[in-house]
Order: sequence, then C-alpha cells, then structure tokens
Amino acid sequence: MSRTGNSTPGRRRPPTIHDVAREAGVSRGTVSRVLNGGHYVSPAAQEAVNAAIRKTGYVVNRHARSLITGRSDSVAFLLTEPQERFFEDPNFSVLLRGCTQALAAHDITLLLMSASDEPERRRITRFLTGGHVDGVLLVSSHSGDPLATRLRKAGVPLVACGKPLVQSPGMAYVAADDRAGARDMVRHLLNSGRRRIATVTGPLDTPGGVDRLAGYREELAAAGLAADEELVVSGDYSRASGERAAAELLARAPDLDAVFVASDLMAQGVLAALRRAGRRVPQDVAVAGFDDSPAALAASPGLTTIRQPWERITAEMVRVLLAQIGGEQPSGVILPTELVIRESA
Amino acid sequence: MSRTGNSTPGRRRPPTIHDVAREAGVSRGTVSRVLNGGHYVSPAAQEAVNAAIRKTGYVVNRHARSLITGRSDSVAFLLTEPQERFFEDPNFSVLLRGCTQALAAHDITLLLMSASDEPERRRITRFLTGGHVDGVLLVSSHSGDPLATRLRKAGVPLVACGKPLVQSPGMAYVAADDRAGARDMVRHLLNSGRRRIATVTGPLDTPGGVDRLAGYREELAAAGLAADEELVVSGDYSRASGERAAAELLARAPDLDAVFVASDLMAQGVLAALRRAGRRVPQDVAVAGFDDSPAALAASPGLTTIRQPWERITAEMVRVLLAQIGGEQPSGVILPTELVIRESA
DNA sequence: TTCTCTACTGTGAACGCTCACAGATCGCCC
DNA sequence: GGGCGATCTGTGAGCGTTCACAGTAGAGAA
Repeated sequence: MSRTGNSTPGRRRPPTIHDVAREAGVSRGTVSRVLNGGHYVSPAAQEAVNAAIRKTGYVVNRHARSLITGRSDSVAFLLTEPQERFFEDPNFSVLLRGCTQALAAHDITLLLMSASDEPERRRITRFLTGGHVDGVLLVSSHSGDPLATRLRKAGVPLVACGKPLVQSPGMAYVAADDRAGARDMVRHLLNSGRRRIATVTGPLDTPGGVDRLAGYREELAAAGLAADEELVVSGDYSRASGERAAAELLARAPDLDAVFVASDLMAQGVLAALRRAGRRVPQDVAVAGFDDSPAALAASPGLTTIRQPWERITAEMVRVLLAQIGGEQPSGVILPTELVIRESA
Repeated sequence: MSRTGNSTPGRRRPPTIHDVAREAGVSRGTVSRVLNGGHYVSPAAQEAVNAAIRKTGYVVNRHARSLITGRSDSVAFLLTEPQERFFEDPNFSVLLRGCTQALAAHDITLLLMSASDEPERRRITRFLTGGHVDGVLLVSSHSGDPLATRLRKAGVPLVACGKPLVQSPGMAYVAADDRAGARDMVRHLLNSGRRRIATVTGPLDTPGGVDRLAGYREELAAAGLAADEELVVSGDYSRASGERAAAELLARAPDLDAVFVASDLMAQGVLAALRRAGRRVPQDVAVAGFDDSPAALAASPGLTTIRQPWERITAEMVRVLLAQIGGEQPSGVILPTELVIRESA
C-alpha cells in the first residue's frame, strides 16, 4: 500500500521541482526562474525545462510557494448581508461571474465567503487577517460594515462594491453613478409628460438608497416642480417591499402618474400592486426601475430601467484591488450608467 | 521601512507557532497538538497555549500546514457550462449558498471556478489535479462531461450534482428523484381533470431532460392514456426556449389543456406564449413547472411546481464528498421531491 | 526493586518552493 | 592584460507547520 508507488488506483505523489530539474538536467534554481518569467535563463535551458515540465506533468505547489512569498494568489469575494438577500438579487450573480472571470485572467483563485451572523464574521475576520488571501472584494449594500473597518485596520487590501456612505479616506470602492442615473430616469419621465412622479427608495442607510433619492429630488427641483414628501416611500430592495410601498403610495396620492423605483426587484412588486389596483402600465402610471437586472426583462410590461455597467464595475474592482495589492494607494471609481427604455415608461 | 517592525501602517508580520510556544512556555509540538485536537496535552499546557493564542492573535498558516499534510482544507465548486446558463438559473444560487454554508461548518473554504471554454478547462484541470483542493463539487447539467472523466482518472474526489446519464460505477452524485417528481405532477394534472397534457422537456442529453420525460410518459401510460408524440417538445431550460416550445405546441395541438414544463424558467416562457395566444391560465390551460425556483413565485399566476430539496441536496453533496476525501467509496444519493400547488395548475 | 504502561513533552527532519548569494563565463573597453 | 559589467547557473538557507521519534515522569504490577 505504498503511497509513493505508481500503482494505478489513487493519487500518485505529484512531481516536484526537483523531478523537473533532474529531468531537464539543470538545477532547482533554473526551473524556478523559468516558472517565474524566465529572466536570466538561456534559451537552451528554457526549452529543456519546458520539455521536462510537459513530460512530468509538473504543477507548481502553491502552498510551498505561498509559504515563502507570503502571497496566496487568491482573493476573497465576501458577502456580509443575510445571504438570502444577495442570492435573491440578480445583480449579485452578474457581479460574481464578472469577478471570477477577471481574476481567472490573472491566475488568481476566488474564495467565496459569506458572513451573515456574528460568529461567522469573527471566523472570517480571523481567516482574512491571517494572511490567507491577498485581498478582499467586499459586497455589502449596507455601508459602514464592521467587517470592512476591521479588515482595513488590519491592513488587508480591500475594494468595496458601491460607494461607502461615510467617505473614509483610505477606502477603495467602485460604484455606478447612482445620482446621475436617477436624474436621467426622472428626466425621461418628465420628458414623456409625467408630472406626479413618486419614488420608492432603497434603504436609506445604503448609498443606492440615498443617492438615487438625491438624484430624484435634484431633477424634480431642476424642472421647477415642488418637492412633495408624500410621494416618497422607502423599501428594502425586496420585491415584497416594493409591493407594500406601491400600496402605500396609492393610498397617499391616488393621482400619481409615474413611479421611479430604486431597484428592478422592487419595481416588480410595484407592477404587481398597480395591476391589483387596476392601474394600467404605462397608460395610467409609468414605472421605472433601476439596475437592468434580468428581473427587468422578465417583468411584464418590460421594465424601463437604468443599466449599471456591471462588466466595467467588476473589471474595475479587480483592477483596483490588484493595484492595491501591488502597493498602490486605494482609490475610488465612479462609472456612468445608461438609460434603457422598454415598455413600462 | 522594515517589514517586520510593528509600525502602524501596513501589515506586520503575523505571529507564528514559535511565538505562541515562547509566550506559553512550551514547545512547538505542544502548541501543534493543542491546535489539532488537544490529545496528549496536560490541562495546564492546554490553558497556557490558549491564552498565548489569544494574546498574540495567532492564526495558523494554512499554507505551511498544507505543505506537510498534503491537504488544503478547500474544495472547488466547479461550473462547466457556459456561465450565463448557470447564473441565469435561480437554482444555482441556492446550490451555491447551501454548499458555502455546509462547508463553512467544517472549516473548509470554497473555491469558485468556472470552465466555459477549452483553454479554461485545461487550466482548471491542471489546477485541480495539482493537489490544490481536496475535492470537487461538480455542477454541470450535461453529463459525460470531459472534465469529470479527467478528474476521476486523476483520482480527485468528486461529487456531481445530478445523476450522470451514463451510470459509471465510481461516480458519486446527489440528485433529486426527477422521475418520481414528474409522475407526481402529471398525476396531479390528471386528478384535476386534464386529459390533453403536453410537455416541454429539458435537453435530452441531461438527466433532468430524460427522467422527467420518462416520468411523464409512465404516468400517462399508468392512467391508460395513449402516448401522443406531437405533445412532446424539447427546450434548453431557458425562458426563451419555453416560449418557442409553447408556440410550437399550440400550433401542433391547439386542443391541449395542460403543459408540464421541465423547468420553472421555461414555464415562464410558456406562460408568456399562452398569454399572447389568448389562453387563460389555469382556466384554459394548466401550466406546471419544475424546480420551485424563485421564478415560480415571481410568475403570474404563481406556478404549480415540483420542489427539489436543495438544502438536503447540498448537505448530501458535501457529506458524500467529505466521506470520499476521508477514504470512503463514492456513492450515489437520490432524494425525494415535493409537489407545490399554486395557481397555475 | 524493576519492569511496563500510559500520559505528556521536546526536537530534528521533512514538505516544495523562492530568495540571496556566490561563482562561472563571456565580451568589451581602456 | 586587467577590470568591469551583463548573463547565466548552482547552492544553502529558510518560510511555518506537522510528524515520527526519543525521552521523562509517575502509577501500578510483577
């Protein structure tokens, strides 16, 4: 039952850098140099090593490498909300996919972690500050997350998705321009003749909640319309909360002719509530969402919405994180949004 | 600019097992024993070490540990479809969440990898067979995946989600009982008086496609109804394919009074097509889905469907994988489904 | 007493890699 | 011819752990 033998069943001991060196007739050092960019290696040695690697099927042992370099070539993708929230959110999938791809291009593996309760948060803090990852991509809609603070204090490179509510200087982030997006949408509603425009905001302790509301107010003010607080209701980004909010709005202001909703998922709820109330969309009431998530396309009628540039967001998150790992200063990036017009408004 | 100093900015060198040993007044060996279960350690030493760990903030270096133990305490969550497919599929999120949690309970980290094209597949094969993970959770709707074969040949512990079409002996899997689920649903449709029951199947190179169709046929046969091939159309699990399939069915058999659809997402498409054709659901045509994904709840009317026991599936996948890593033989597990009745049927 | 067994502890040697350094060889310029 | 720089190569040390082993002490049996 020798574990080192080449018996067919089970894993045989993988080849090491020694085996490759012997096979190629060079030293460990030379093999290592080939593995790490091939500087100061003669073409002949280069070729011999590559052939030996192919022949032996050698794969570098990342643990041994990490042990000495102090880098792990992996980053954590960290969720800090109650998980249901995230997985329910279609944006999350897009984000995750984008990051996986962007990182794979750099040969960095993605560790998925989620911290919903306090014990988990502690466990994960220990893990992340223990040097097991080179950096962290933080996905948390609520800002001022205790985890973010702890990690930053420990000096772990970190990039948040979404603008932190409280602008702390050393905090890197990548976000869409929520305020400009909201203004674009409200302008679109105004241009199509709507005048009693209500809004369902996101949670007001999130940047998406605050900034989209701010954009809404600014654009109405710019159009010379008086602010009417009874047209503003808050939700929590869930479909159900959209439904509740719409019912509330209809009760408060039966004469509304448009609703700007801070997320597509909530907009689905709004559509359901309006349908139940017998209002036609868009004839009686225009409905506008935010995110351009799959939910927007699935809704009927198709949801007019604001597209967040997820591909660019993920690419930027990875870029900013790698730069930070490389020693650069953390930086914030804001990316433009795009108005997507469908049937609902 | 000393890296080892305790200067505030940047990361200071983390404490090692030596530091803990010195602090506790014992040897490395004793600290290591405490870390690994505490057998053969005196209560006094145990306590001293724990105190030292708390004081120094020590976290075990997993790379060093892995280097010697040959285990990495991590498993890969591997997607082998074109990514869009997965991320579009709401089940996927549920699966991912379940696995993350189940693994976290065992202090094992989850590496998310996706292999959509051949270069990526090769890169990932190298990575996985290189001993960087202890095992692989494979999520691939199409069976006979080349990756699965390669990994098994290399002796990497592996558990597939979904029953492999070709039953190869050493292949571990966890799946819902698709056939029984399909039979339950068709029986429900029959019991509610439907007689012209069409079906939209999944791809027929997937177990979900094959088995749900088999269950559909068996139950109709059991009820003494003649098989009618014009009532069977295939889709690819996408919403759009459901829409196309329903149009096709309406053209072929305008008198159909029920459609059993092999996924909720396709069922959404079917609902849309029926609506466009002016058929009322469920009055004119009953529609039944499969999966009980969020899409089923979001649909209007709410979709009657078959719930797959995702929590149990993920828990079983992790259990079977860990058993395999521990040296046990690979095994297959099939779990029962549940009929969920809503408005559509 | 002496031997054995159990509980506990410390120590050297790995694990597979990279890094720093010391040579070696060559061409080139003064 | 000597010195210098650039290119290339090999070697020892060490990263932070675990493992195997050797040892100690104390209890109980022969």
